[in-house]
Amino acid sequence: MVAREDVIELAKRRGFFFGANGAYGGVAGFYTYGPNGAAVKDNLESAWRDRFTVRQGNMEIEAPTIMPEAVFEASGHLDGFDDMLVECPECGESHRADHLVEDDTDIEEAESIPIPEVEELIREHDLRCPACEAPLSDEPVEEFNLMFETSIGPGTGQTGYMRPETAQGIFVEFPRLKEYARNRLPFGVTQIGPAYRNEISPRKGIIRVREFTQAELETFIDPEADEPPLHEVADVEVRLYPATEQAADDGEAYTTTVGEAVEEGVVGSAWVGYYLGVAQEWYERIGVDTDRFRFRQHLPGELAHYAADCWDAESQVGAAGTAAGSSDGGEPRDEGDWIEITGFAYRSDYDLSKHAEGSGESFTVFKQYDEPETVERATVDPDMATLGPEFGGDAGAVADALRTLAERDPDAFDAGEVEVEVDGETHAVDAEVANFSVEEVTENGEHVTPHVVEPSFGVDRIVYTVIDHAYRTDEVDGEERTYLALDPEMAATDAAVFPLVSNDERLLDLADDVTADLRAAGLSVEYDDSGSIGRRYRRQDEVGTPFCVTVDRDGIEGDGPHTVTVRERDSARQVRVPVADVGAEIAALLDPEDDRAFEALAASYGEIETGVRTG
RNA sequence: GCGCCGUUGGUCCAGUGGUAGGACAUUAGCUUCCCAAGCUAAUAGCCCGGGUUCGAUUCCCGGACGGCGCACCA
Repeated sequence: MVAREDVIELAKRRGFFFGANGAYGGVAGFYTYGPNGAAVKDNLESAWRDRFTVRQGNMEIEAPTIMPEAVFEASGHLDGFDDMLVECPECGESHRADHLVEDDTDIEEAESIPIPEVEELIREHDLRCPACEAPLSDEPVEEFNLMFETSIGPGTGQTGYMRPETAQGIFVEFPRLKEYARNRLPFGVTQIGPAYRNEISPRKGIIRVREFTQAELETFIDPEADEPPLHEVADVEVRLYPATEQAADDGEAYTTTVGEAVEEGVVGSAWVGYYLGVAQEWYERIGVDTDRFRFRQHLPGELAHYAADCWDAESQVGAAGTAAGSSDGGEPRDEGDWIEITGFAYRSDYDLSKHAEGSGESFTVFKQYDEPETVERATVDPDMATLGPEFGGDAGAVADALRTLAERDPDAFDAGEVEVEVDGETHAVDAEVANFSVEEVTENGEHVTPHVVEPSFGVDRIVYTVIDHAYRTDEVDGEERTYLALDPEMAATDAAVFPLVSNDERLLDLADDVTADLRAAGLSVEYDDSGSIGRRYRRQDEVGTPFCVTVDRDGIEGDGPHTVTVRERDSARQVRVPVADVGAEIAALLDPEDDRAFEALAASYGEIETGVRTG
C-alpha cells in the first residue's frame, strides 16, 4: 500500500519533509525539507536545469521574490485576486459579492465599490443566495487575496507582493534579457525559485502549500516565423487526456505520439507539443511512473487569464498497491489522486504586451528583413513656433493628433486647412504649418512582440511524485522491507559504506579510507557501523540509497589487492570489486549518461552468491 | 472560511479526573563475517490557552495543526 499517510510517515521519520515551525504549533501550508528531502529536491532541480536550461541552450536568471505593485497591476494578478466573496449562512456556498450586486441592480463594475458599500447594497436589495435563497443581508463580504502583501521600506512605504509565479520576474526583465539573447528570437529564459500563494486552505501535505518552488521556462518566439524542432520528439509516446475526452461520458486518456497529436491538432500548438515530448522524456528519466502519468488539457472554463491553450502534466499519487513487478502486484490498485505537476501554456503576447502598456517600455524585438523594404509614408513636421503661440498648452497634443491623422488619412492634408480633435475640442491648422509630406522610407525590419510558450514545473509536487512512485515493499530473505526505488540521479545519498563488523580495526580503517575515497570522487556518502549489517542495509534502502559498499575480512585476507562488496538496492545482489576501482565504478553506475548497469559490473568482476533473495 | 473527525516519546499506537504504557526507531555496551537476530542499559511524550476541580493528558470552551467533505486553486 502506498497510501499518502505511508509516504508522509516515511517523509517525517526519515527527513524528507515535514510541517515547518512545529515547535510553535506550525502554520498551515509551510514545509521544511529535511536532509534527505533537500538533497532529492536539489537533485531534481539539477536534472531540470540540465534538461531545460543547459541542453536547450537557454539562459537562467534569478529575480527577486518581492516585486512592486505595478508589476502585478500590469500582469493582471491584482485584479484576479481581489475577489469579494460572501458566504451563504445556510448552504455554505461562496459567491462573488460584486457579481450578485451586478446581477440584481443596474450597477456595473461593482468590483470597484468599497466593501462596506457592497454590504450595504446587499442589505438594501435583500440579495439572496443563488443556490438556496437564504438571505445574505447580515453576512460579511470578505476580500480574497491570494498574493502575500508586504510593504517595502519604512513607514507606509511602497506596497509589494511576494511573487505568485516566478514567470513575472522573467517577463519584466525582458527588455534587458533580449539584449543578452542578442535580439534574436527564439530564445528561452529559465528560473528556479520560490513562489507564494496565500492559499485559503492548504491541503494534502506538501502538495498544496503557500510557499513552493517553481521551475519555469519562458520561451520567446516569433509567432510568424519560429517553429519548434518537433522532429526531436515526434516519436515520443505520450498519454493524452484532451478536453473532448474529459467531456465525453465514456471518454478516457489514450496513448499517441507527440508527432501525431500535433499533426491531428489534438495539441493545438506545435510548441506546446514539443515541450510535452521533452518533458515526457524528462519525467521518465527522474523516475515518474508512466502508468501513473498523463497530460490533461484544460477545459475551456479552466483556462487562466493569459492562456490560449494549456495542458497539465498530472501524476497519480496516493494509489494503493505497488508498482508492477513486485510480489503483491496481483491486488487491484486503488485510484489515487491526480495532481497537477506541470502546466504547459501558450501565453501568446499577453504578458509582454501588458508590461509594455504598464511600464511604457518597449517589450519588442526588432526583426530585420532579409532585404530592406521601401515604402511611402505620409508624415508631418509641424511648425511648433506657430502652433505654440496659437494653442498654448495644447500645442503638443495638436502636433500628436496631426501625426496620427497623417498616418490614418493622408488625403485630409490636400485641403488648405485640416481639423484635429484634442480633448473633444476641434482645432483647425493650416496645412502649411503642418508641413505635410509623403516620403519614401526604407524599412529595415519591424518590431515584434514575441509570444511566450511556458512549461511551468511545480518542483515540490514532482518531488512528492518521485518519492510516491518509488515507494515499494517486498521481502528480503523472508523479512518484509520498505524501500525507495529512486533513480540513482535522484537519491539523496549515492552510496553507503559499512565495515561488516565493528570489532576488527582493519575493517574500520579500510571503511574509513573507502569513505574518504568515494567522497573525494564527488559522491555523497553515508558511513555507518552501527547495528547489524542487515539493519544498516534496510536503513539505506528506506531512503533510497542505490548502492552499499561493505568492507569484509574476505576482502583483505587474500593475496591480491583488497576488495569490497557492492550491493545493489533493489535486488540485494552483490559484486566484489577491488578497492582501487570502487569509486570509478560507482560513479559510472550513477552517471545518467552512462547506461552501464549493475549487470555489467557483475559480469566484469563476478557476482557473489549470497543466497539473499528479494521479491 | 464552513461542517465532521482527530492530536499521547523520533514514528505508529494503547490508556487514565490523582501527570502515563507498548511496539518500532535511536544511543552506549556485549555479541556478530552479509540482510530489520539476541542480551544489558539509556534517551525521549500527554498540541496551546482559558474554564470546572483539591488536582485536568483525561471533562467543557476557544485556538493551532492534521484528515475528509464544501468552497477556493487566477
